[in-house]
Amino acid sequence: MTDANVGGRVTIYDVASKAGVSTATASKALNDTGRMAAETRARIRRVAEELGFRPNALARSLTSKRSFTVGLLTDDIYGRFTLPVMAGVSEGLIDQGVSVFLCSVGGDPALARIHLDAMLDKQVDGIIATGKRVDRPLPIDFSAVPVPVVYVLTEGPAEAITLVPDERQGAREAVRHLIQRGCRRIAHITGPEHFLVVRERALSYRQTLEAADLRVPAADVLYGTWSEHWGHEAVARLWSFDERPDGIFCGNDQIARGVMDALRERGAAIPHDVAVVGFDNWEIVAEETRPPLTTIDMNLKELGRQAGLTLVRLVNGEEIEKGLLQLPCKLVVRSS
Amino acid sequence: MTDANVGGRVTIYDVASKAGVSTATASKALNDTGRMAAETRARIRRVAEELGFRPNALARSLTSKRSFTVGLLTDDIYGRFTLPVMAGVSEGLIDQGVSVFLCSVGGDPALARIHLDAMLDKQVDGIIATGKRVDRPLPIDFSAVPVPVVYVLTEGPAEAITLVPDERQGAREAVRHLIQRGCRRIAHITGPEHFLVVRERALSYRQTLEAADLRVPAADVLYGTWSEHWGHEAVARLWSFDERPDGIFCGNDQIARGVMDALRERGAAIPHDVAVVGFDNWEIVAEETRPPLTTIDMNLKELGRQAGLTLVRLVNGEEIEKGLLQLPCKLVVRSS
DNA sequence: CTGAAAGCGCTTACAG
DNA sequence: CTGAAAGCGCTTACAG
Repeated sequence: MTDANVGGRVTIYDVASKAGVSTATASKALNDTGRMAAETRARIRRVAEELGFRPNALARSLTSKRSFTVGLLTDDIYGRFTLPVMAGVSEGLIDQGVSVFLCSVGGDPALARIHLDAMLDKQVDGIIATGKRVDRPLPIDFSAVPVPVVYVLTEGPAEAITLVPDERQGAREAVRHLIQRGCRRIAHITGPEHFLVVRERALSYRQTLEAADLRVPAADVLYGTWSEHWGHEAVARLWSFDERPDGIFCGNDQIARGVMDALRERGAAIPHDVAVVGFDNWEIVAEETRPPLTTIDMNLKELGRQAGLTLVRLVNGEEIEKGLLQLPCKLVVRSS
Repeated sequence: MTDANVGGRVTIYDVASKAGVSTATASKALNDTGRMAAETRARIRRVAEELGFRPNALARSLTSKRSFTVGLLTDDIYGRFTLPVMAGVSEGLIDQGVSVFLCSVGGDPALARIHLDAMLDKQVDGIIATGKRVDRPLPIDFSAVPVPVVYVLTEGPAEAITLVPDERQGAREAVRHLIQRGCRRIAHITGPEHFLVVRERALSYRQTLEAADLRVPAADVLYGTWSEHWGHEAVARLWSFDERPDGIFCGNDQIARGVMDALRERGAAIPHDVAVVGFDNWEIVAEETRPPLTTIDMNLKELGRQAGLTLVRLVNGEEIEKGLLQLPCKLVVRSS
């Protein structure tokens, strides 16, 4: 038996010829479309299997107008936030045979344009725009893009579909956890106030305390930087007051680490004297603190998965409500 | 003036028709192939520009047998090592119009197979396999893959092209830096001995000391885990000996952070009493230590860029020497 | 139930 | 110098 084509991969023509049918029939058999004798269909499939036939997705896309490909643009390839998002997108879409183009464009509009055009030339079915801050847009405008766009963890236009973690709910879970542990004087040490998430979390912190009839402590919210150093320093500041907190809700896990270091240096037992809750569940930090850190997980992978699934629904022409979609965060209880 | 096709994107047919030539001529004009009157070429290009013509890459690939697409498989989407690699690949290839499919497969061979097949169906021109450990292969065998494969930061078969950082050179730079600073009793606190990089760095550490006629200290190499905690503990162990080191080369930046915390607690001034060098240049750690950490950067982005360029050369049929390619690391001097 | 024909949007020999 | 034709590998009406 000789192959019909020389050195090439096996095509639907090879399958059809070996099965003694036309390529049209072979196509229908393999795609389970049209009507034909069950026996014919089975035979064609058997032959395809034997030959190891894999359809050329490019050729298929040319007629079907679907490439089963989406583009993922990010301005933050190094950051740890968008990575789980990407993994979630990829994981959520592979079941549907969709592959993901990745590109990181930093803050460069020209580079973003080039990458976006390259993807559109390759006929992506849709675009996912993702970043590291929910209150900053990517350096490029997607409004003229001829395919659906979904925004994740970045600022999208008002009429777009944007997926973000539910920051308020996350902060509420954190503070409630501290209250349930018996804390009555709960402080909040967090990042720079110009971050939207910082303001959201701080607002929710206050509301949760008030809802529990707990007085907001004198020091209230301490804004600073996203660093261990700031956590350290903020504790020094808090400890200069008479009334010291018995619980600290931190704006991220790095701050929490600095806070815990400082508490240990002051001889405060964690969580006995002061309980600490972080934010991010950045495992490499949260599992390394002494004791391991209780914190809030933003479910970023799930966020990515939902974004991918939503995008595919848009591609399929489904009507989906526009606007901001906030997905719940999850408290991860460790020992702090 | 009316568009020839309804609601669709503009095709080469539209360009040809508006320019009053055949699609063959239009194609040649736009691709700068064939011979034709300069005026004709210019006119066709002008029309294409006016119409905003962007060639459909799928259609082009179908004839040209080049998709200008490569697949990137990783087992480590969360890790910070493969991410710069990916960014480098993407950055290195965009100039040639090549887009990158990303997929993370964890350790799952079945998932890897599915992703790989999906990419091959989409006619990727080549594959980059990347991971988090140079001494562990991905959970899938690429030997039957019909396109070139390049391995980066993962174990590939002997006859393959594999790119990794030059661990020995990196370690040498670190130790030499300490020697130049005047350190004479240099210890090495590092990760688990079953990591190849740990053994490579330790070997290079010893060779460099010997080459400088410096005695390897009693404690020699301390193997442990990749954690701050271990750095902390290792210092305690070293400080139990009579002769204490005046320089410490750490196997990674996290260990270095633990070491520095421990030194500070013991009242040792950094770098005056004890100088510290890390490994990885994980900026989020290295810039946060007190003082900021001098460390070794593995140039991972450049590694990725080289991998991408190498892959494209293979795709173009160039002959490239097989085997392990080690790219140099770089000392980043901060204040420790 | 099955096949011939046309077409997706390009490119590439081959004629003229 | 330019164009008609064939082809890349599929799918999709349309006939029969």
